[in-house]
Parts: sequence; structure tokens; C-alpha cells
Amino acid sequence: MNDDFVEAVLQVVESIPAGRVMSYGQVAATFGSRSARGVGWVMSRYGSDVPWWRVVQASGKPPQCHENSAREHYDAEGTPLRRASSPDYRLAREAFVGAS
DNA sequence: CCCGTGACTTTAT
DNA sequence: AATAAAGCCACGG
Repeated sequence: MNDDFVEAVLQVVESIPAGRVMSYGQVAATFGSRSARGVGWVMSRYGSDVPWWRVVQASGKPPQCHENSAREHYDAEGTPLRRASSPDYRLAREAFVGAS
């Protein structure tokens, strides 16, 4: 299967620093994709191995399906529910590529 | 090969 | 502001 896609998603999610959250579209764009659903799909399958709670919706709210579980993580990590300051995903992608 | 589904996003009405 | 529709990637039946 396309481990590339999965690997990319996991890579980005794992790269998210504590106290910072990224939206699905943000993450997707970060590794050069446009599919937030693809990211969500990967999370549902492989998200168990990554800090999925650092990945939130574009609205800055945690996953609608795991909000209560995510809250525990936020309380533990002290993650401030705050989406990327700028909705300019492309900039973030370049930033990640440059940092990589 | 076509259709439906999923932890989504964005634009339009 | 809220709702509707379309777009997007990958997978299973």
C-alpha cells in the first residue's frame, strides 16, 4: 500500500511540537497533499502511534469523534487549543520542507 | 472498474 | 452565522 502517504502523515504529526496544534489540511499540505480526509483516514488507522491530539480541525477544535479523549491529552500536555496562526498552508509546507 | 465511506476543508448560497 | 455542495486521498466491497 502507499506507505508513503501514511509515512508522510505520521512523520508530520510526530514532528508537531508539544503545545502546538495543526489542522488536518495543514498537515496534508505540509507533505504536499491536499487531502485532509487522507490524513484523517491515516489517523484512524495508524493514528494510534502518533500524537493525534495535536491534530485538530481547521476550526481549531479537536476531532469531533475523540474530543473527550483529546481533552485528557490537552490537560496532560497543556496543549492550548489553537490552530495555526495563518491559514496559509502552503507557507507551512515550505517551512516543513525547509526544516526537513 | 464503480460506489461508498472516513478522525476533513473550502467556497457558495 | 448556518447550511449545502463539491473537492480531496486512500481503501474495501
